[in-house]
Amino acid sequence: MSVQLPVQTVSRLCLIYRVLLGMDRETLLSSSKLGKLVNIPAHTIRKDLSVAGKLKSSNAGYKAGELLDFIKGLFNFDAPLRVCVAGIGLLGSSFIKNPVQEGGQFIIVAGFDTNINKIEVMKSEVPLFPAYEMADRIREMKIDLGIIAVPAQAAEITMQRMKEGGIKGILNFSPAILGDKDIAVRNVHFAEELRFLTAMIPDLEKGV
Amino acid sequence: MSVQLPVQTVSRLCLIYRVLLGMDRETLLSSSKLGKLVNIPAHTIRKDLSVAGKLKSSNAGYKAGELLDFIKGLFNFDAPLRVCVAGIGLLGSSFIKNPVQEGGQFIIVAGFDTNINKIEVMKSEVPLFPAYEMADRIREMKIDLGIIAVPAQAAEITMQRMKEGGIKGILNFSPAILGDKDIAVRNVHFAEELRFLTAMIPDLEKGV
DNA sequence: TAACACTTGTGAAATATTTCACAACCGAGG
DNA sequence: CCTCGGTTGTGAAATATTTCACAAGTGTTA
Repeated sequence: MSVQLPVQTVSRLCLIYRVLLGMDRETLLSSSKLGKLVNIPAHTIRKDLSVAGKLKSSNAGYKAGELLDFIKGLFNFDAPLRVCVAGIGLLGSSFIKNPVQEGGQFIIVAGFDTNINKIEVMKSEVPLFPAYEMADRIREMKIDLGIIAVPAQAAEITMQRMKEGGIKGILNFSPAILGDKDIAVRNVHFAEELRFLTAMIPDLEKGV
Repeated sequence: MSVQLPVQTVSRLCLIYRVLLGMDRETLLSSSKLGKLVNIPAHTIRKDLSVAGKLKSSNAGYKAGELLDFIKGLFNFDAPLRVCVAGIGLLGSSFIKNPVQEGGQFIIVAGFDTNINKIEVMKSEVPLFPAYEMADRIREMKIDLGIIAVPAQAAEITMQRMKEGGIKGILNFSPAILGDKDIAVRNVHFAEELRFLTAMIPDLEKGV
């Protein structure tokens, strides 16, 4: 909290958190057992926990529940966050229809789309609104995070509307590359993940 | 090629490649203009190109087309790769219905699902097969890469089938964490991206 | 109690990566 | 031809991150 952890450490702790969520709280895990589950060397895990200001533990490893609570407390993962989705296409609606579980940490509370027809036709637990209402709705619903799943050319304006509503973080799935000095933005691009993957395979003998 | 580039450098070059794809080949880009487009400091870009064994250039920056070709050659991005998708749910079918463009680098050539009904009912340009045929089809269709979009409990077996078919790399969207010493695997998990995002926002005042 | 087998936690060493600073280059405009 | 403004390329310095090695703790068994 006080010290800013290395980015990579944060990322690994999130990964560990994820596997702990799906595990009995009583399970006893040594750093090496845990390491095998997440593909991280045991000493790296120990170091991460060490710099994060680990909890007292002892021989015989960490108890899953305690470790979970430790990471939860470290990053304030207890408080649920309100999330909205902009763009109700195939991807956007998959977030709305299969809401992420993850211990109730994220609650999808609204969807937005420019296409009014789509909003009216689609059945959904989550309320849907036209895009131009975005800033106001975000403000009045106290939404914390936004998922952008709109086409590239609409990405920038969508981000602006979200900022205007006072959102704290954005996960951007559009092909546009977004960034901002005031709020946290993370770009995710499927084709690029594929491309990165292939770039990392040294001897990929390409077909046809 | 001969020297293994730093992972981060590879990742940044892929990002740059992406913006170059959507740009006129004649555009002239200085390292700082480029930097603004991708949110990377100019000196980092220059360093990346330098260690990658840059092309001759001069003052007045890089020409988009040349830079594109350079990166393309560096990672062999010319040759198209054959990709399959396992799991035809909302996410899986979004890959099949909205095939990624990306200069024709990736071609989705097959889909798999355990649910035979779904395979028969769904209309799609891309041929669909039952999951148990996966290894054989991958082999006979010379498929290079696999996208896993199945539920967690089916992820491991899916990876095994893909390996058996001789696949070179896997992009895993299931909640399971996969890894393998023989082939490249990349795990992508939406909720975790959200979580990482929030963990990186230092003063996130959480609502309700 | 003593010895063993297992573990964690962490300073210090080793690497990896980013940042800096600056020489060298180029074109334009006197 | 010289200077100015803008640019790249890169060794070296500064940081960041990972790996190592090992002291120290604990439970078990004899």
